[in-house]
Amino acid sequence: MANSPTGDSVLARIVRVLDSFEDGAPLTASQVARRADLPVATAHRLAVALVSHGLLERAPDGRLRVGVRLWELAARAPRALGLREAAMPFMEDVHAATRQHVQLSVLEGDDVLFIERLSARNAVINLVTVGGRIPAHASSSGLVMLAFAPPGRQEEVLARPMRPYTAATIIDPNRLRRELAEVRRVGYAVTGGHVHRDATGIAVPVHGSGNAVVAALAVVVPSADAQPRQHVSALLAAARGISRTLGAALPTPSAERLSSPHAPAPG
Amino acid sequence: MANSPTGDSVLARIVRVLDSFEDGAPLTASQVARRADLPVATAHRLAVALVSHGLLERAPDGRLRVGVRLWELAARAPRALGLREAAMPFMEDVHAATRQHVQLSVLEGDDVLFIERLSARNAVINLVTVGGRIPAHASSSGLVMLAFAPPGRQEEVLARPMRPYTAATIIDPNRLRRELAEVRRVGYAVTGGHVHRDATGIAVPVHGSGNAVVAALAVVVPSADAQPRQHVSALLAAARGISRTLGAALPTPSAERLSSPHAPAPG
DNA sequence: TCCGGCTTCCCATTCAACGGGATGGGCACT
DNA sequence: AGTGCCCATCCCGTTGAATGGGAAGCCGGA
Repeated sequence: MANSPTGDSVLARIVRVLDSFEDGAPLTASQVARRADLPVATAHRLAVALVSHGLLERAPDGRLRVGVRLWELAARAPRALGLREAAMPFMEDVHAATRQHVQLSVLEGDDVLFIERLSARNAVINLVTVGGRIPAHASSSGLVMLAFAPPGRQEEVLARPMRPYTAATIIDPNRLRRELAEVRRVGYAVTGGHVHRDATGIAVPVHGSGNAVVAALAVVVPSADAQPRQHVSALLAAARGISRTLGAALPTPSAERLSSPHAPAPG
Repeated sequence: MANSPTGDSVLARIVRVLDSFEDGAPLTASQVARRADLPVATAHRLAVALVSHGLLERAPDGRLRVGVRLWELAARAPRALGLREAAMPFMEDVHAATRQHVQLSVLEGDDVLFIERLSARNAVINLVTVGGRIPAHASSSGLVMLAFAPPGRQEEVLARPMRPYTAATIIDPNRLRRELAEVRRVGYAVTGGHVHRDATGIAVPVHGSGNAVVAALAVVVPSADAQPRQHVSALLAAARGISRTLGAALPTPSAERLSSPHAPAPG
């Protein structure tokens, strides 16, 4: 054995190490070794290297945890903090108007990845955390993004087995296909109790500079709420604002003639 | 030459590559090569590897950008998103009460790293972005964290040359030392025009589970504001709430007896 | 005292990483 | 349509950075 008999690259191992901090709790080097399936010596050496670059940190008790430096590097992800930056003011508007959980998410793999959340102190149970995932088929945000995704992408998700969270979760490909068509028709998605029986999600699409749907904006209300659709207009207004900020050409009569500094390619 | 004649590790190069996305804008592989000071072939190979792990992504035009997967991994940083999660509700309180920029930051190296910001739409110019840095000596948040940092840490910062942003920026070690003593005495920091002449920062410390100061909470108001100190009480209340959430033993008569599920080590 | 689990260092082995160079594509001038 | 420039991408011989078993040392509990 030598330079990795298992055949994985340094990079793959680094990702595995970082990935072993699933819950954000500090770990010892040996714990990391076990979780990342690495020899102790290797895990230790990698950990020391990662600490020296700040991607990991030593907690006061000497254990390892994810470092802020990593977060700082990741803060430049256009689809994460960049998107968030554009969306925050509008999310605050929705939050003020509805006093419910407001969530911003993107599609990552087969899952919805939550980028930002404004939570209502005394609203429904909280289902997701920032940085957390939920399978796309189960959440309103996921349905919206799938509905407006390229057909190929949709079929990828439909082809895989879908995990039910509650009795209401859609797990049948054909039902989901019909649901997506309906979402495309009305322009938003409502999922009552698909993730948790007491929570209903309402989501609308957010468009990026190429006019493709790049994110979803959603509110989560108690399933007891008689009129979940009352929030749609606030969501649509906010999503429109975000899309405009992102440089989307909105479906307005007269086209805009912006002198965009980049993107020399034709529209 | 072979396995890196320059003698830098794969990890160091990966960090340099990620670091080259300073402004979040997409880059071509060649641009990355230049910024990270790597041969084109190497930069290209690394980029492909990083993309395969999702740490980088391809923008629609094929250029590279930081991927959400990296952000997801970094979201587990206790001092970043963990802290933010605890702080957000209280930050919203301060935001509602003051209608000014509210900022949460940690000390990282000699700089203040901003973890979260709630911005006031029509308030003062915005000085920092989430994920952005400002030297500790220049900002109110930095002064607070330095004031309550171990003396060794303080001297490290004091020993280095300090960049002035405005005429008001403190760059004299002795003046800064006196300022820090004052901050310790009153329990908060006010810096009028130290970063930008039109902005005044007011910051208070946030305590972590070991009771050490782990973060700063601040508001930024127009320098024209006659009573910047009026915000101190709201800040202190919020900081106290955050500290409690983080598990700090607050200076209250009776100690708390929580049955914490983790941390088997003695309190 | 012994035991289990931890961190940390050592060092011979070897394959993953390296990068110069070649190829080909796209775009903007001319 | 020719020229120049910059780009992405692949090839492939070379080699030293990365590797991991082993061992030593540290702590805390039984």
